Amino acid sequence: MTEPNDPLENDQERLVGGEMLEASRREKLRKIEAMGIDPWGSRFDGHLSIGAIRAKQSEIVVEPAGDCATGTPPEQHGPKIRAAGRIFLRRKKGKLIFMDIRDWTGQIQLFVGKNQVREQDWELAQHLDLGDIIGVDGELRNTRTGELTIFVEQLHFLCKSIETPPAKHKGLTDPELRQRRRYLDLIHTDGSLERALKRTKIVQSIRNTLARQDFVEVEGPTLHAIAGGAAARPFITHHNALDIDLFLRIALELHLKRLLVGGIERVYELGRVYRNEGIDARHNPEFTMLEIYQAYGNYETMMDLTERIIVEAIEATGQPFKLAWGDVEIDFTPPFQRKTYNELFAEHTGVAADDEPGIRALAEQIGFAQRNKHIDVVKNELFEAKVEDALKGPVFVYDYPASICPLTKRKAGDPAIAERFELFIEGMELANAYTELNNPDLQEELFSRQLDGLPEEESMAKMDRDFLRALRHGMPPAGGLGVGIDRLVMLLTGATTIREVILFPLLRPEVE
RNA sequence: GAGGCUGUAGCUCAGUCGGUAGAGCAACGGACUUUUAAUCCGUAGGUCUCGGGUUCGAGCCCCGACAGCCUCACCA
Repeated sequence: MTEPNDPLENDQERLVGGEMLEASRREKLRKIEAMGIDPWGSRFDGHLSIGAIRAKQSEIVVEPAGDCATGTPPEQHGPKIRAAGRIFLRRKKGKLIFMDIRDWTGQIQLFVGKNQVREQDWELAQHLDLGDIIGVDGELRNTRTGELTIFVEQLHFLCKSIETPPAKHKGLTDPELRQRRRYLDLIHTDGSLERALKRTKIVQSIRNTLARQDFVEVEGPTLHAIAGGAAARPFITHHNALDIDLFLRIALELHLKRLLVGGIERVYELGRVYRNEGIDARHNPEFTMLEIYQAYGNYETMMDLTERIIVEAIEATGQPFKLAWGDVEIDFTPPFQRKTYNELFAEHTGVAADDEPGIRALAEQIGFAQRNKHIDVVKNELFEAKVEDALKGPVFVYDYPASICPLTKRKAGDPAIAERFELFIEGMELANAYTELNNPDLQEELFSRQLDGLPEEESMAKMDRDFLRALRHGMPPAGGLGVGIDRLVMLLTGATTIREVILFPLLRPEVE
């Protein structure tokens, strides 16, 4: 004889671990079906978000009477409401069941009493598991202990969960599992869902900021015949019908500039780029880049815009300007500091920016191989080693040595200086901007120079002849800006790794 | 690419000197009509990541592989 209540005994073969947990849930699914209820639910209209329901607490009316003698609590009348959510906690207490359900606005307690609901609902309640999604109709009141609670009058089954959820309070802690099973992470890790939603708010705010300044959003191609616009190794793919190899884009730049030529005077794209490089706390092979071009602007125009984008994003997410990040505090109160490259170089190395012997001596002392390197290259290596990490910021570093910025317009009256800035925060490069080079002959010369002697995949910029043709038709003088959106979101959400702000970061495939 | 750390039940974690596998949550059975990490009694659940080796004996020691994390390197 089999024990009908024990799913274990129904199968000949022995169930192990998770199989047993799943069998128990499938058994309940079967029982729900047997009650004539669809275990996968259907349209459910008219419910309020749990956040909105919690806001109705003030509508609960408490009768003044009560009975002090018998300890009977004062009678309450609350609004009748309908809610829906996933069962997150469940406490059975005899003929009572307390449950906490969650939606994306919050969590609230349910009270289900055997004598307070229909017989069928009580039976249904016996077949509920953690993780199931239900809807309820009921009255919003407080329990004796003051917990805001929906006293359920009618239950609606909306979706069965076949898998066991993680431990109810610790949730998922293994970073690998949190990334692979982001859906569980969003449900069970405090702050995970909030961070994901905050990211969309930040992105929305950026679009609003740009729209207010008459910028137009476009969508450039992600499949490129020539992967240009940045120095990075591309992913290679193949188009079958055309029988050509294509590259996933590594930057947005060259097509946006073509649009500048085409007369879209304020243009931007906020989209994914792909770089076939290493993975670490600040790099994911696909990441989100914002590139903005403004005709008749220059790098100073872009500096103001950068600051505005960030400040408005902070305001849009309802945050103060002083934000915790890891164990430091970053002060985004505008205006951000603005310092020249040379100024910072001298400040952090103790060597004047034009003191060539001093710079070479310092490089020697640190042990940098100099060989025949140009003084600006040596200087920049020192800058990256000594200055960048020390830049807590936010600080705009501007006026770079021209020789290390070949694709940037020179400063009027000082050809040794390139009109470029980078925004640094906590040693991290957050934005990079130029007064764009629009001289087609110079651009072609620089392309060629960079290609010489470099393996193609390492070349800084690939010769894009159509882009040069576009420049020859005339690109208005312009400011151009690139912002790493993932890094910005990291800073504005307190995340110290890029994988916390990318919902599905690249991982090696799960082994079966 | 180099080094370090980690991998034990569905989840979170213990596991001593090398002696044959433990807890909490989740699950199953039972008690309980205002609980809230509910509580109490009972039951079941294991390819100790994988493959070798040493040993009478390996979760533990050695070698290798796989995966993740950290540091460094690389990185418009």
